[in-house]
Amino acid sequence: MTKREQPVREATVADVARAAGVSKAQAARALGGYGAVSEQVLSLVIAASEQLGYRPNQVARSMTTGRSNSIGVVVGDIENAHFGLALRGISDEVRDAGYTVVLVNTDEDLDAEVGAVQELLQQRVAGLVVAPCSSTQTAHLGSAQERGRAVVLFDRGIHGLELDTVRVDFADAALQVGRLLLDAGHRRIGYVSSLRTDGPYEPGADLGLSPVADRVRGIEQAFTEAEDEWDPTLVQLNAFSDDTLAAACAELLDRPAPATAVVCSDSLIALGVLGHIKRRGLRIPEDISVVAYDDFPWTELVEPPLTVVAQPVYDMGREAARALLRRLGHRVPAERLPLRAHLVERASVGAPSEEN
Amino acid sequence: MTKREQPVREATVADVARAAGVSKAQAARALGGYGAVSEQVLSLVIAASEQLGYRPNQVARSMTTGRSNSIGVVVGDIENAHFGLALRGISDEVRDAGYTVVLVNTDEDLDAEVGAVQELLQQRVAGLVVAPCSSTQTAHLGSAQERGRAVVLFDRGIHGLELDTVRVDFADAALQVGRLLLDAGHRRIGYVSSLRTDGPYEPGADLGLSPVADRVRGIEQAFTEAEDEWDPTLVQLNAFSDDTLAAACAELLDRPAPATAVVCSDSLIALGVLGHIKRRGLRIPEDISVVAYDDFPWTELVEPPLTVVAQPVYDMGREAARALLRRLGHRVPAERLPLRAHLVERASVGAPSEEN
DNA sequence: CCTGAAGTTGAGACCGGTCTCAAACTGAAG
DNA sequence: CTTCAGTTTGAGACCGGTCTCAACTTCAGG
Repeated sequence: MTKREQPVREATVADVARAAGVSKAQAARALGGYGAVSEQVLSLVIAASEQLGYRPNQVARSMTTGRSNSIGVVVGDIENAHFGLALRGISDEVRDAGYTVVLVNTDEDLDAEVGAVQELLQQRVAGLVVAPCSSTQTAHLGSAQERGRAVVLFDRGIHGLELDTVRVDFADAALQVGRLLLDAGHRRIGYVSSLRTDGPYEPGADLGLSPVADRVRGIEQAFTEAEDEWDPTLVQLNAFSDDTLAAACAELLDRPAPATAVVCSDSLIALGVLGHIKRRGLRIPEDISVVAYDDFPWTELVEPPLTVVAQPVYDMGREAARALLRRLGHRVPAERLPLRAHLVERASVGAPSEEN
Repeated sequence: MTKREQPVREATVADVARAAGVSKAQAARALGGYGAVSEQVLSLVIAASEQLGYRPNQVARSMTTGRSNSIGVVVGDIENAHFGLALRGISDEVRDAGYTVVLVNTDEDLDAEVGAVQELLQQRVAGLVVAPCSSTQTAHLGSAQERGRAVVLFDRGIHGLELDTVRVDFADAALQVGRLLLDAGHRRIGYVSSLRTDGPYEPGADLGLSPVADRVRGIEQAFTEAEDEWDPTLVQLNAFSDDTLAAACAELLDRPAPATAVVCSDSLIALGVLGHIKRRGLRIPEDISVVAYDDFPWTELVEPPLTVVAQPVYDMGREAARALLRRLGHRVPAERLPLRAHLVERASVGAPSEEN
């Protein structure tokens, strides 16, 4: 008795046909529910297929049709709850249409993203849902489209290519964040994001079509309303690791006139910034005010509860998936989920301290 | 000009062969790096393939080999950071070996899990990594193995089938949790888990091979050491939704002699329990002590910082993937990652209040 | 009984790799 | 100049569905 037993051979259309005593073509028609098949043949084939436990080989099917029943999802970091939740939305929506999800993580690395798209195309996925890591390097996405694959972007947009893009509208919420802090009396508002750029932030710089651009713009706009100006050195980008995040915090707090409020661009940044503030022994909001993007359950449980900008991440995933399904020719409920972010005021914003 | 332009036809081996002026078989050998190929043919084929931008069609490859270069991952809830992190581990490990991940979410529903495995087999995935939702209903996993697919379980085990299973060792940590609480003076220790069972918990009940079983056993053992007994009605299972979780909390706290400490079986439960405690206006640890499983960054930032059992979730994912790769005949670094949970004492455990 | 349209049926091509097999070629030994 | 092993090569089968096409059956209408 060998260790590796011969795996049971799967029943094929030909097997079913033989068992039913009809031709392969008829069996295929009966099983596939297309073409003309007599009652008699139909029942014979059904019986035989059940008898043999026939399951269509999806690979063979994809071979002829040229596309598989799976869609590729490319994200920067699945470990991030933001993408975890969006992925859940995509997955839920797409399952009903009979697709499975092939997931690739890119670590926000462009080369990895290009490779991932390449690989997924070779797998002949029906379509792609991508959160692109660059808004300018987009050749791989264009080529995917040229090769006849539907591509939908989410969370972030790109320049130069016309692609369906599903993003949350931050314009209102971001402006409100700016006003909230300005009204509370803050002028030195720090902004921390993991967005990768080549140099430090400059006013009016093109931050691509990332949500970060909208969020920064909102605060700038609030400053303009208040007829004031936002010190650009308070915008700290490239905080994508523990070290760089710590450096960004230091940059904001170890200066003659330190930031009196910090806006955290996502929940990972918030976690880091909160830890940093805690280690420094600063109190929120007495010593420093904090606003974070993304409203996860824990933000309400920290002390004090965080003022956050909530965004419909799950729905964004669903909408992205729907957009893709539409491109793939599926009829999808017309109802569109509203994707607007909104400010949730809790207790982490106060007036700047007197000494400032 | 039609809306839908003709997608560019992908170059095939036959195209490359024609361009290189050799037979399809030779071109395939040159591209696949097998069999005997002369220097001259090799360079001709390489040149032609680059010229045409040839990319092998993975579907066609899977067709002949009978397996795709993707592995199926079946989990209960990707939205849960626990699985998100494990998934990341699986994904990282498997990518190096050239596989992609097909992810299916089951919502901890057995029927969905059975369907998912079925679907993945039809897609001819090379292997499966599953966090099974039942430890007894395992026919689908057995059939996957019979059909020649490698199957590896993680997070939880099953009965009756010999399958590689990658789990974190909770024996020590669970016992320590029990001792910690007992030593602090607690006797009415609540336990809340989302594990689905048919009825309420009974001492010695078979909780399957889920981590929950180990965790409950550890506390029971600590009670035995202390020559005391654990009131089984304090073990609240089936808290898998907002409602059921709220009911479990009520069950523990709205009784003549309420629990003085609560152990939360995972981070989702912890989030719910913490919210519940907060809404009741109870103080931690003065009024009630809390211990949670899974050490995510936020657990240190809540007030007070949570005493938790940390577990190497990412490594568990990696190990599961490695076990699968080994089964698939890959040489994988022999070094095994230790998978032991350990208690991290912070500030959410104190003595039970006097009035109790 | 003949005709034609509609309904059924089976043979076999096809998708794009992989791989077997036999033929052709190479060069060294005899 | 043979002979033979070893290398290189091309033809074509194969995987398992899908689908075209031609042929056959059936039956109403003439």
